[in-house]
Amino acid sequence: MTSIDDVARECGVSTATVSRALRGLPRVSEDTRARVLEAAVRLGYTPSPHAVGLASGGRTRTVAVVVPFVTRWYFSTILLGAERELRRRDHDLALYNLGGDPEARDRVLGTELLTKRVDAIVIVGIEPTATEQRRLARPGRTVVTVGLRVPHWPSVSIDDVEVAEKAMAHLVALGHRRIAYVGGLKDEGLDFTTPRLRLRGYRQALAAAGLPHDPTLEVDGGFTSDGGIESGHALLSRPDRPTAVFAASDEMAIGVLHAAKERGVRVPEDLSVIGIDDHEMSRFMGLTTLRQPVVQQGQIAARQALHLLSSEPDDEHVPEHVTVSTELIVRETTAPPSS
Amino acid sequence: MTSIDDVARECGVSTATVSRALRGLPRVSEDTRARVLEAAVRLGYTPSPHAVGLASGGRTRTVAVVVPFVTRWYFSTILLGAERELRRRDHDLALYNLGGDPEARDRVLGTELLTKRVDAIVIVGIEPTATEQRRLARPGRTVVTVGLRVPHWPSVSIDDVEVAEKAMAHLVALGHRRIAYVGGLKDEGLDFTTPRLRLRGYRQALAAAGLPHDPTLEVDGGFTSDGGIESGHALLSRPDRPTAVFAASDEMAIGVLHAAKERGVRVPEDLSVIGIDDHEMSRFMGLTTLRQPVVQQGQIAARQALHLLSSEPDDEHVPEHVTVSTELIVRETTAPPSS
DNA sequence: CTGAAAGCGCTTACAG
DNA sequence: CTGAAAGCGCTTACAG
Repeated sequence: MTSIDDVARECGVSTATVSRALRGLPRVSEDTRARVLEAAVRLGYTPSPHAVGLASGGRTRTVAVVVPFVTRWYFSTILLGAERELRRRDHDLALYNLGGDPEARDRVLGTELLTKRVDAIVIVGIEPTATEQRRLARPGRTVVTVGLRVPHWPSVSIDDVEVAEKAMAHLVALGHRRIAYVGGLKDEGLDFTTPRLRLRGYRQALAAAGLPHDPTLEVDGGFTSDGGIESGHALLSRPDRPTAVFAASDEMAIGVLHAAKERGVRVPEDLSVIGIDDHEMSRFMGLTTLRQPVVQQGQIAARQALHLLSSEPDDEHVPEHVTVSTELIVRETTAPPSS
Repeated sequence: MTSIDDVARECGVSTATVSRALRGLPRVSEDTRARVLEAAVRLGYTPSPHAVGLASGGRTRTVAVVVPFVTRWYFSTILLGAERELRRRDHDLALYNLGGDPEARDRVLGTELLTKRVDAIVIVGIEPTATEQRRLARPGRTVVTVGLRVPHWPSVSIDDVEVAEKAMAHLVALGHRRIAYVGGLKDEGLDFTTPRLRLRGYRQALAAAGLPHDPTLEVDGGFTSDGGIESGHALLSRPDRPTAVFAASDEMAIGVLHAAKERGVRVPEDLSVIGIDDHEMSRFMGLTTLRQPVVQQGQIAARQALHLLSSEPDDEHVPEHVTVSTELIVRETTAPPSS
């Protein structure tokens, strides 16, 4: 590997001068700068990130993004937005996928590891425990969350209670009175606030509409399509089955649609289904849903992290909670109840 | 940040001893090691990766994974497999998403940048040009490809010609004689070998079955669902429309199904459709497809990269091309032609 | 505008 | 078993 010394020798100048010339710093003659640049390119020189990091105060120029499940549409799309923004500002994105594994979680969030290998951490869709928060929040540590809020950290998310209320409002306006909720109640070893908030929105909407609350109509779909199928079957096999299902994610809603098809329950004639996300597959299923801007949330989170990194450590940074808005997309899976 | 000096001072030993104790090296008394360990934990000490990297020969313990489109199922699933394996061996995964942007491609593959920031590079689904190959292949550089082969680098992939032949064989065995191909012919500014090979498999299968080759039956679906919809409409609006469509990916196949539905073309009665991948959504669509093991391919690629890194530079490493096998999954979108 | 020198936080022979 | 010292490849005051 060619080092800064090689370039310096080649040009007959000191390493200090090479360093300045290459970084576009002032106090280098144009002539010298040109020669250095030329030699650097010719020799194929790139600074060693380790040396740069060590010499200039430890910045790694990499931001960790921690997600629970990379392959799910929401998370990979957040990644897309964050990566693009980070790359633009010449930072690397280090991917940490927890995969529902408590051990992985512990290794990532429960140690100091993360805090030295990266400059900042973006946590997506996982609620750190109090202990984890304390560990991550060391002074100078930059943490941003996506999809949920933690008091002292900046965040970006939708309003989970409101989005659920909007979905319910659509169903209620259509005339439905017996509406089931498919969400995620168990936490798979991770902690999510999202399911809790959406469930709350569901219940509040029920109350607001003067509809009775039947706890047996709240089922766990684990935020997966498979979970949606199971939930769908459980709900549709009941004698007093609901006329509509509100699923807290499109993936679960798609599962419910599948279960309905398997049982010969017609949608939307016999059953209305609504989801949340506007997953890329939703329009193929004709699914009515609440769209949320996901790429944008990833981008905003990256920007927040980068902003904190560039600001002075003792700037009084009021944590900024950004709430992006959702939009009802009516397609073919919702209609007035037939009975 | 607490440094190795703090720990050394705390224990009244030298930094060399702390270094040895913490890394489990021999020639440290058990008593000393215990004291050092305790102090390190108590002080919350973690080695600075920059210092470690600089002092011990530049290893960054991070592997770059370069993908063209993070959000597509195939790529995010490769990521899942690779991340898990890398994490297990205490490496970071740095994500590089090209996003169909030629500029991004140039920045990533066309410079030395990548080669110093990471120890190894895993390139997924993109064929580097000759120039890029030369630049990436500097001595000591470890590059592994997924989904395609490059002569001097290890790789893991399915047999793209064979998988296409298998899909076609299924259709031919069902009695279809007029079969269209929906693939990706234009390259979106990136280079993919996959579409080319699958197209070749399609043509070879046609020849093997003694079927005529009609070039107008080969259309470009761009490997997206939207492309699949367009292709579907184009194909189904013809007076001499095909009785079956072989799509080179499930995402495109799903698009074709959607187009058929929009036009009132019944599947499989009026049209058979087969894809490749076994995308997580495919079973909800009842799509017949050729399943490929994707998580496993990501894992193998990571393992190959790590293996090369740990072996001696002048080991004569014959590049190992791993081919994983595919499996026909028959569901409800394929049947004998009705006419 | 340019260079000599110290320092970033570790690891690694080399002595002892 | 342990320590003093050099060195990894840069950046950064400080002189000049």
